[in-house]
Amino acid sequence: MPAEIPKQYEPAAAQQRWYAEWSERGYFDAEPNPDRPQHTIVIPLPNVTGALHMGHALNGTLQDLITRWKRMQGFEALWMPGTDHAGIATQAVVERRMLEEEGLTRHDVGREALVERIWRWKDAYEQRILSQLKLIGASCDWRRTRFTLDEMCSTAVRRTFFKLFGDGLIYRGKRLVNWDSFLQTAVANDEVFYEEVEGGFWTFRYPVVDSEETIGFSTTRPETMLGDTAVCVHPSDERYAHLIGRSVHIPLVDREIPIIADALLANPELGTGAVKVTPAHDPNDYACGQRNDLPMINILNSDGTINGNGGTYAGLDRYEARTRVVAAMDELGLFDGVEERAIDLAHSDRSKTPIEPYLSDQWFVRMDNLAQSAIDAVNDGRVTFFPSRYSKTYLDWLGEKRDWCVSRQLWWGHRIPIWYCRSCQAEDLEAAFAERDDVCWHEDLENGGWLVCAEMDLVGDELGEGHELVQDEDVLDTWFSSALWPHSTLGWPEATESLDYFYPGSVLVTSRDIITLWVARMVLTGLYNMGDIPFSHVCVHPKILDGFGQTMSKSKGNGVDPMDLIDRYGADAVRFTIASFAGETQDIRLPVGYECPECGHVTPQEIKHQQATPGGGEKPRVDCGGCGKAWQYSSPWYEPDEGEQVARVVAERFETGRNFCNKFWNAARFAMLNLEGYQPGPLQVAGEAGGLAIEDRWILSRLSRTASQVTAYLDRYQFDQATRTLRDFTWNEFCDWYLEMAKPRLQAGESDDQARGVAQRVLVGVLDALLRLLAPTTPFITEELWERLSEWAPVRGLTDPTEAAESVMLADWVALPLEWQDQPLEDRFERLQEIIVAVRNVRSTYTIPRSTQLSLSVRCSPAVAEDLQAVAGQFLNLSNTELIAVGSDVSQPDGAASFALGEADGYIDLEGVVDREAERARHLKEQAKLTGMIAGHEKKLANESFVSKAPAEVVDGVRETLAGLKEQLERVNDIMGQLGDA
RNA sequence: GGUCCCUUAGCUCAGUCCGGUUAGAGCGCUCGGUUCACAUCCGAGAGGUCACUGGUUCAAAUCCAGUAGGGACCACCA
Repeated sequence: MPAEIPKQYEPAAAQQRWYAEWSERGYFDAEPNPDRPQHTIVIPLPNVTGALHMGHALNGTLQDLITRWKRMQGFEALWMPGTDHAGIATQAVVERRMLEEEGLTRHDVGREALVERIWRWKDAYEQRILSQLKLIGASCDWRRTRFTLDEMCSTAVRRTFFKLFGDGLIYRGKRLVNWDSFLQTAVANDEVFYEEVEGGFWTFRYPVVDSEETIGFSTTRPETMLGDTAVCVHPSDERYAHLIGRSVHIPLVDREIPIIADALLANPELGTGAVKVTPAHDPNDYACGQRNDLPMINILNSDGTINGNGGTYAGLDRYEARTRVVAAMDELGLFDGVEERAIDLAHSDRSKTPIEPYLSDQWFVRMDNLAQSAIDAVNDGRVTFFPSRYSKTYLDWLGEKRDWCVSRQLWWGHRIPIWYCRSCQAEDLEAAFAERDDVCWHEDLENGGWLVCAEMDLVGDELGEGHELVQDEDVLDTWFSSALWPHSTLGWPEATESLDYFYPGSVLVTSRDIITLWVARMVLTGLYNMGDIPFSHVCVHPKILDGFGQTMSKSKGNGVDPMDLIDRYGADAVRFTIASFAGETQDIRLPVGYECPECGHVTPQEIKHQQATPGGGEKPRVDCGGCGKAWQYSSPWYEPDEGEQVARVVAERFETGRNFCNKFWNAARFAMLNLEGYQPGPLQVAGEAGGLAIEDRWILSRLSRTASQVTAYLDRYQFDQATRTLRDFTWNEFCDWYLEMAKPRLQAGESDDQARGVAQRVLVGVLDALLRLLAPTTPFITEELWERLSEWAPVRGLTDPTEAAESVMLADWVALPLEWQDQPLEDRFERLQEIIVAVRNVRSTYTIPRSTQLSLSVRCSPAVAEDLQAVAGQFLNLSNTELIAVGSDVSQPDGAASFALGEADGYIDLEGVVDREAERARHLKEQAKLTGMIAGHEKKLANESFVSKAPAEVVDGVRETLAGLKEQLERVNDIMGQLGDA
């Protein structure tokens, strides 16, 4: 006797048990298998800087869903896991901690020690984030877990850089970076914040060479005059037309610079219309300098003081220099005043000091051909975006073909495999490396000497006495290594079996913000290294926002922790809910609330909660809408007091998933409580001869349709539709109708063994299919039920019963005969449902308790009558109503409640109970509605141009509908007539 | 500044690509229910000028143009 099934599903126990079981049995592992097609997904590698957030949970759920589904479809499905070293973010986190906890900067500990610390950090966080992924059920092949800095990935990075260098696609160039002169480091754009500071808008003049004229210009940073290399006016500005091509003199540094025309830089409406150009210290000026081939003069040292190019100002702090420059110009009579002005100034998020645009040496990858190859891959359909509109983002960005700056001034990352040799000659290199195919070199045209690129580290004295090789200090952009992810993780450049089998991948699942940074670069490096695209589909899913439409983040205090949700609702519920979010829109709003630690009530979060700070006084609290108590809550601005119970952030929308799981659990439980004596056997679905009841054939028709639809939706990555379809079938059709209708047969006991056996076989078959359809979305509960069902019904199946697979993960995906989809049957069934609903409606209207049996007569056509008689028992079963008369000659009894449907009128004898006025009111309302609709349709048909221009089938459709409506109205009128006048 | 997206019931969203019966769901709300699967449940019900303006069309939530509000990405902010 199989174990008794508990009334409630216990997610925590099932999750723990099954995840361990699956891993041990190796179900997640994928191996090259020539007998099967392959399906490959590589994970959008999470950073090792933090914990799993909602974005990861969504992203991971979808990839797992697809992987599990493909596995069931017979694919050798690989989901490749791993993490990203996330250069800037990780180094910044570790540096910040070091500074806060020990007061140390990276210069204090040195490169090696800092990198060592970051590795330790990485080990801890990698573990954390991967184990969180496991908690949501991720079926990754963990044996293959990669990290962008591990040996395999590093080898790929080296080879790629070497190849690019050898192909002449790597070059050294100048670029303006955001320079933090306090920390003496470059900072990324997203580490820059803007803050208004009081500043000035100074106006000066430069004397025009060989002329009495001067030309006026304004600036917010007078000290940059030391680095000016041009003055620029708009080409159409008549005031200055005669000066274009002449020169001005910068008295401060005694230099002559040209007056140029550039429509993009100069704005005649602003200031004097002329502008000074400092290419080395301003992004726009830099661009202008590039366009006009201007020299670039760097005037700053890395600590923010003026360097030798600043002449007499050398050594001064830039702000001191600013004052002196203004004074000097004033003395020369070239200062025309200053206007005080608030300046929106870039600041470093780390040191909170102003950023200086700073010209520095960087490495670039030439993008023209690489970008074009990636553009072609999308244009010719080798790579397809779902939804398709995102291909525009991709194509537009690649179309700019901007060269990719791949160097970063950091210590955490892949060190650039370039060595400089200042002293050696071509012969020295030839002598040392001619035999090696992993070393190549170019002359360093800019600085003299040679640039040597090598796949393996070179040692300093490799060239022999007197020639030193010095490696570049910088590391590569994080995206350089993640761009290789789809092939580096499979072993490239080694020609591994896995690479051969699993590449190219199938689908990349990601959110839209990294389409350019990551997706585009994977495509182009894939094409460059592998000669093939990395994946054929890109599935772009929505972003999850809070209830106010803001992105969720820790720094806003609106982030929901997926681990909390799993705790509270179960992993399947979270997955199911998340999947139901994932449609084709851009954003999903997820209102959050604070969960009362005592009564569990969830109080909606308001903006004031997000923004509240203690302000020196008591910590803010949220009043529980349930028990009224006030609790502290987690906030980005402060820590709750020690020992306080804290209201955590949760999202009630996940109840949808939990309720669904509960419903499904109980449906399965019911089935299993009724499987005693189950015997497997094939079902003959088509025709009436198979011994199947109408509800059996109906549910099988619906099941077949549901399976087709779900498959079609998943094929298009429409997870929301697939989930909805499954929910509707399970709840509204299987539970609400089928199970209820099967009850009499299932509970018939010995008396009707044959009918009971058929019902059991259908029930088992549908449940089995449903478990399989739901398994990719809710793997734990389905596995738990699969095991239990196998105890009752080890051999099962709708057409050809066989031994059930030992795990639902190994079962085949559901594909049922399309012939089972029987539209006329479904229509007939729908008619029965309508009548039953109408009866329930009457019962509800008169508040007649369920225990009171009603009598129903139905006036209808002989065909409908036949159907009704076939299920007469169901009226008793579903609504405690006896069907006493049915047919075309049935007439309305006196004192009856009645209803009129499209093809049937129903009368329920309520002598003594019926309220004639209430009946009249109900029917009047119905009458008015019908009359209105009839009028609408008649108007349409009366419209000459509708009848002549609309397609014939549309016109016919309207005629048909109109006829039906008229018939129904007639019935309502009949009923009202018989009600008599009040 | 460029690009993309959103605005439908109190809330969160389907439906819009491909125009055509009476615009749907979940939650919430109202009424009624301890029927031996499930109160995380069952039954019934109320609730919508489909953001606004104009256009195309026999016909517009759906197509086009514009307006307003919101969001995202990219570029930029002498």
